[in-house]
Amino acid sequence: MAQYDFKSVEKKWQDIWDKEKTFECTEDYSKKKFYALVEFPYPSGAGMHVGHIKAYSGLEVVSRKRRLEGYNVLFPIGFDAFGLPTENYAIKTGLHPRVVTDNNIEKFTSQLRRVGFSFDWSKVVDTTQEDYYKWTQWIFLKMFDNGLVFRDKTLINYCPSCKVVLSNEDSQGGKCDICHSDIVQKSKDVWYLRITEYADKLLEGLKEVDYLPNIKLQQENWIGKSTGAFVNFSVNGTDEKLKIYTTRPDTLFGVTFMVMAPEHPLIDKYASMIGNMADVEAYRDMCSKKSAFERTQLVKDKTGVKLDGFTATNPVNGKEIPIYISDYVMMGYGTGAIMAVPAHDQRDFEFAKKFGIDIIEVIKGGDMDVEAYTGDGEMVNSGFLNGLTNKKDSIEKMAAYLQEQGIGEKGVQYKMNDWAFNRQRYWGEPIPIVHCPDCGIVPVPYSELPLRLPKVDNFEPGTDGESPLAKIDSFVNCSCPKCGKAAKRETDTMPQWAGSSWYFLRYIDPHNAERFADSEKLKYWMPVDWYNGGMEHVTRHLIYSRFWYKFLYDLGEVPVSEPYAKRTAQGLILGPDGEKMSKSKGNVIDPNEVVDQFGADVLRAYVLFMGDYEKAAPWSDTAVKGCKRFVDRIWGMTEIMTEGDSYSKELESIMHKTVKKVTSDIENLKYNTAIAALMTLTNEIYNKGAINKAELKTYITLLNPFVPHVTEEIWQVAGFEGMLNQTSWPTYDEAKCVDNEIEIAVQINGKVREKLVVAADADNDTVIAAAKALEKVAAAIDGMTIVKELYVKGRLVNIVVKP
RNA sequence: GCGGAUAUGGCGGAAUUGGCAGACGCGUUAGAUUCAGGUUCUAAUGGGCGCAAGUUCGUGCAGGUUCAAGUCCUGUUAUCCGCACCA
Repeated sequence: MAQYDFKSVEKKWQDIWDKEKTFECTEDYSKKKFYALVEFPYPSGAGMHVGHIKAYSGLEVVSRKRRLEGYNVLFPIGFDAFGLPTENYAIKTGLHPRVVTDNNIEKFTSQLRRVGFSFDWSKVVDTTQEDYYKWTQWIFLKMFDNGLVFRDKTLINYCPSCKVVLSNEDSQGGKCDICHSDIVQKSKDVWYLRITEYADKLLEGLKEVDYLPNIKLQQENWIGKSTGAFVNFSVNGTDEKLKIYTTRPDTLFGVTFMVMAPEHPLIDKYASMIGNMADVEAYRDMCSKKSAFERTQLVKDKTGVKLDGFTATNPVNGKEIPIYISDYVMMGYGTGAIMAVPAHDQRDFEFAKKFGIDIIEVIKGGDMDVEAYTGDGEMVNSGFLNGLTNKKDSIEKMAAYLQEQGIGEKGVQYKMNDWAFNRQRYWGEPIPIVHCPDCGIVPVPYSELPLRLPKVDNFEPGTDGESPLAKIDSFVNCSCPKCGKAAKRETDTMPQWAGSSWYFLRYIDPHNAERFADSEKLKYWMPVDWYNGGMEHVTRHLIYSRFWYKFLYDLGEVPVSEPYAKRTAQGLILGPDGEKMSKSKGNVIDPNEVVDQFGADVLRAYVLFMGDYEKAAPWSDTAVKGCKRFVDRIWGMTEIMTEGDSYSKELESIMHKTVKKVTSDIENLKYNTAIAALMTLTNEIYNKGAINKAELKTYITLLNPFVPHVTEEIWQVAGFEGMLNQTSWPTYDEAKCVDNEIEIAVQINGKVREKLVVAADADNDTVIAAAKALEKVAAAIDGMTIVKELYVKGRLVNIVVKP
């Protein structure tokens, strides 16, 4: 077989597509549209990873298929280029982050082009360009105007190594998301976005979108809605109320103590009343020094300090109860204080056991000597709730009572926290805020956007968590937009999540200087029809971007309430050793080398064929060769083509079946079985030894989304008109997909004993009679009693016999 | 600890949703082509027993439902991922 020269052929078609602007979408709004979105890459210095190729190949195939189906397709790409790795690399090498970013983007672009992705290259977006981040800042200011931005002095997660403040999301497990060193707690002024305001909308919106079920579930868990009640306990000897949040107000009669977070503000307010403030301080000190490891590993060992002379009263029975501080209660959730019901909460139970506090059972059914009982049961020791057996009833009754007595109210809490929205770094969007000694916090006027990131040589982080921008006097010093007096600019920048929270809107109209995107265009293109990306982004990025989008929707700036109609996620490509690819393990596969050795078509086919698209699968250097053979065999069709304008008898059925299978598999992320079916068809064609023009046309059209270069070349060699990517997707005839005659299995007592060829539409009796007439079957049932005989249409016959 | 997922040949993975387990590919073996290596082609390829026709065992493990179970039910083990004192 003639060898196929992939190097020149692939280059040739990439140049043609580029020159002809083949994959640019049109602004013809009468056409049906399809917006396919893939997560834009962070252009790191390491270049692309085969994982990127897999992530983009899925919707690449769908996009090419949609174009053949007559859709106006928007399949864009861009770069999420602000961020720490670039800045750190810049500091290390002395190059400016702008230069590093431009170099990396160039590298990524050439790599992406070599793979032949059908991106619309006229719509590339780069989050670090002024005309892009102008609108990131614009959205921030809109949020500011609408009360969604606030500043709060609070304990923050600070990474001493990166010298940055981190959100809870970025510092999970007490480790910095970027450098993995231990986080310390530090008090600082922080900018927040009030994402909790949108918690309910984000939850509700999930009902109307088509996300994979596990993606929805992860988002629900992340938002973490719980319903319960707020209850006010009076603090003895003061007018103060200690407010707590509980999901089980019905257990209020079982409260025997209360616990506050060590940082709870009431402690300082009433320090003079607390007899053992020294112990309290010592405990607080100990908590702040606890390492993340201790906190996570020693979960079971409760610690705490009882506050002397500081007690509360249980509002439902008037009993005086002690107050403790303990680090198992966190300031960040609920009100930072809890009512403890040791009989029915395991943490409270352990604490009570350790400190010798009373345990009062209020729900029957458990053993108070062993553990807390969290199940359902009859209410006891609970005054007016006694005798109720339904949890919902007792909660309702108690909630009504609290309301009536003015001591509490129903409430809702979310695990999701407000979004800490600043970083002390250079390579990010400047936050458009001015601090004026007279006017306070003043937003930069919209007319002054973009607030440019100053071009400087020294962008190393300041000491003590100050932003590098703080050292640049020409940036910091300004006049107040409101009163004109000397003022100082905010020097923190936005987190990396900012630019990626709305990029899909900019793709629609990337060069618009008047608006983030034209309203008419938004109306036509939104929502994104299909968004694919990594599983690791389905909580943070996906929630943040839905939040920004829903905010813009509430302002009337965008047309539909949810940005992404459908979301899927691809599985990782592991190294050949089955481990996650990483530079340190030396198991990284460079897509460039694969393209050099085998060609882009082979790489594309392999990343989709290697396994279930949604699951992780290890790379195999030898298995790639299978795809290389496949592509060569496709090319080999040029040597066995014959004339003919309709399918041959031998191939007719399999042609229709393959069209059907490939058509539906592509829609269901089953790229691996789609390619398997195409391989089977290829084998059939070679068995026959010839392929006529009609068959060839269908064959290469089906293959085109997967291996666009070789199929386009065959199209031309075979002398078809125009370009293959401008033809139409093949159709199939359902009637031609079914065979007239089928082979079925004949089972005796569930075991296959014979095969039988029958007419597809044969009835039960005919088939069973034919089965029984088979020599082997007749022998097996001879002298036996037939208990049961059945025919599953098109599948098998089973004859159940006994002696 | 909680939540989610997964478990099928030597390997990656299929299996019309309860109907012939192992599609497709890799690898391996034998043969052909070749000076040779590579490429390509043909055939075989889950394990056991058997020269063979066959036969038997087989989808992490133990039970169960069914004419029929990789698929459903009960229990159990292992691995991976996410969250982790959320009141």
